[in-house]
Amino acid sequence: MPTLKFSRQREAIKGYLAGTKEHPTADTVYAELKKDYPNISLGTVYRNLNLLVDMGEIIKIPTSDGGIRFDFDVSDHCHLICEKCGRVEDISLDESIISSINDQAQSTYDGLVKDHEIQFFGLCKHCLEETNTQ
Amino acid sequence: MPTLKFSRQREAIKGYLAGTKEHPTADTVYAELKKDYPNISLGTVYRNLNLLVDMGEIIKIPTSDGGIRFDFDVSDHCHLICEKCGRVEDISLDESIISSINDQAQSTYDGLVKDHEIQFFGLCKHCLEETNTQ
DNA sequence: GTAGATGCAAAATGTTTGCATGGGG
DNA sequence: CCCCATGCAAACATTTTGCATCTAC
Repeated sequence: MPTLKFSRQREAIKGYLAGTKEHPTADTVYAELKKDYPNISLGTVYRNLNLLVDMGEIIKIPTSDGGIRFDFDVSDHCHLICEKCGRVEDISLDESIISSINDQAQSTYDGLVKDHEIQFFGLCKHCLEETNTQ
Repeated sequence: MPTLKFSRQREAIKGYLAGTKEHPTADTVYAELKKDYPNISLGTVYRNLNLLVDMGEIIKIPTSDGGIRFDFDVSDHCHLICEKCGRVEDISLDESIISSINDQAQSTYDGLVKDHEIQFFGLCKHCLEETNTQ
């Protein structure tokens, strides 16, 4: 594999992802970076996002509508997708459950279980309050 | 909403999904049905798959590569995605874990947790054996 | 100077939609 | 007969890719 060279754009992408809790799509990253780097291209954003995923510096979150969102937080955590507004929020689970879940799965599966990902569906705080007051 | 009318194609789609454990993509469904119904169109497959999802007769499985697969089994179960061949297989978990996981998530979340979905990553039986013998 | 990174645009994917036609009720 | 479902193709949205240029090293 080729040696990685410094890139102002890649740093900016990492910086933006590190500073937001929004779990943005590639297009959102592009729109945000365009403010500071008017010449940046969508292709560059995609190329760098995929690079960062391959290097394990960020993770992909596939949503049920087929879209993909990106997250700078690579620690073991889950996401809730708001069924109303589509927002993606972080959720943490008890360590004991998370660590036993792979073993549980492995015990009935004849292949190899390496890892897992848990996604929740429901309403974010904002949409829940809106529902309650209507 | 309009009344649903019988459709030979929709029945065939349901029939195919009911008879396979392959968790096919829309395109695979199309290719399979084309054998029996050479005139069927991709648009019809997509329209009916979406219809069936909306009616709750089948479920969508979003995979990490951004693709979507369909499953006739709407019961509460999980999937393992093989990192090597992309195959999607069923995995069952202990009832007690599944039922407590929403409560666990809800206890630290300020919105509303309704449902969840667990995906595992690893190797299917076939790819595991291939790895071991190499 | 060389190889990787970029911007741009074209191409490749995957999915939806408009419309005239066909078929179930 | 009416209206939904279909086939077909065009439209769309999203992601990847080819290529000339630029830039880190």
